Amino acid sequence: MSTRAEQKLKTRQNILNAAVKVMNEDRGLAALSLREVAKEAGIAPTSFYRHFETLEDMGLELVKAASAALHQIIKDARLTQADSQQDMVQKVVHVTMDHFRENGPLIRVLAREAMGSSRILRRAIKKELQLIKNEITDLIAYESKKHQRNITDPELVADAILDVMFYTCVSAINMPYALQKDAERRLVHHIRAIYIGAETMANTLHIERQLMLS
Amino acid sequence: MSTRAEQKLKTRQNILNAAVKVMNEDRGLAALSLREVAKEAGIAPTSFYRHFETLEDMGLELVKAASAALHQIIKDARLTQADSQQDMVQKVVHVTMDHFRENGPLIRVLAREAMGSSRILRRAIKKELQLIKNEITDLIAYESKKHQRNITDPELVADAILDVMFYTCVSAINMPYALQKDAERRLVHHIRAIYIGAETMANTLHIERQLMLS
DNA sequence: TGTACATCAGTGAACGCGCGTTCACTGATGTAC
DNA sequence: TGTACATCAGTGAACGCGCGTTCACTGATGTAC
Repeated sequence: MSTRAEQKLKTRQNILNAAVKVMNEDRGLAALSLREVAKEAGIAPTSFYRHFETLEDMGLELVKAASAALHQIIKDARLTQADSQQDMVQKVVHVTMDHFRENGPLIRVLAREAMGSSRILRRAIKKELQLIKNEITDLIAYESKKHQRNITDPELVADAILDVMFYTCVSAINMPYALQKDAERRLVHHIRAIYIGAETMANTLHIERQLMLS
Repeated sequence: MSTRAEQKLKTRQNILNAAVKVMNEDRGLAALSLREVAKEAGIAPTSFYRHFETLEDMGLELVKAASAALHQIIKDARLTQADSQQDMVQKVVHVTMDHFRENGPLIRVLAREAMGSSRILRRAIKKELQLIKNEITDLIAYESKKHQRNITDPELVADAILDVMFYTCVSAINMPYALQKDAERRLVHHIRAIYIGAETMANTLHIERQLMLS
């Protein structure tokens, strides 16, 4: 790759990093200014246009990057091995929170803009989260089958788990370590509750059907 | 009350309404301008200062109002009567979503600013949500006792339910009716799963303890 | 009730400031021969 | 390798605009007597 193109990519990354940095001082994309991002990235305001058309355009790139980080979490979660299902939940939560800690700033951008000002960004994020949800659904269905356990509706369970996990992790990022551990503990409880609840409901339904048949 | 004071209150309310209106065109408080709110409220920009010191100050008032709306939901939920516990969950969810539909714009402001730009607002919201959580905890503990059922930890359950309910309702507000009904159905499932899960865990714990004692 | 004065919600002009965007430009890098 | 030209990432001046905030003001409402 030529030096010029390399340099351009580098500058582009500087801009993205600068944006994430500024946004993690608790600012939404809508509260950013192009000049501010450019200054943080160490370029002239006008140079921004060599890389992105608008701040929103740049925002879409951030969403892409955050989404990639989330997919990586699922990938790691798939590789997690545990003796029991209880351990499984605990380990997956731990792995997930590690990732959140590592890519926290980026993922927080995703969470913030999921309720943010730009319709385009919100749609893009919704679409990415749907893909994540599908992956979780698959994972749950696979695990259920492996342990030969019933579950009412993997998609609904995935939905609930994603909601709880996402918002717990995001709000936990800024906490001191002790509180993070506490959040983790609560999250394990929530997920286990959702999981066991869905199983219990499936079994009840199963029994009810049997009773109706007999 | 004198006419002048009445008029002032009315103008004040106009400002708050204007702010909520503008913010529900998908704008965070940080993305508002004082002049814009004043224009929407039908007053001169300078008149804003007769009522609030800053936009943030005004934001705190909006949080207060939204919080009051949430407390009203709990109040109504307490009054809900049902034949079975399953009906109970369903009815409470329905009542809650009705309220969210009614006070949607105000509550969305709360949800948005919970992850918004102002540290002061975020703290205020966190504090209000904590109060709500306590009320839900009480409600769950009361209902459990009434039906003579065990539950592991009402506070954790309240936490999970509040998270799931809050974010589902907020994201459901803008949906068409059919999708709202779907969201409602999923929410019922989630809450029931959490609830039953917590009960199952409590019972398992109970049985385990008995086994250890014998 | 009438009069004289106080209060104060709302106003409009004016300010300096940071904003997004345009434009013609520079000069290092890349390419053709 | 050397030369002549093309590309294009980054620049700095300039623009018009909406912003928050100040200030002295207006005139309707309220109050004291």
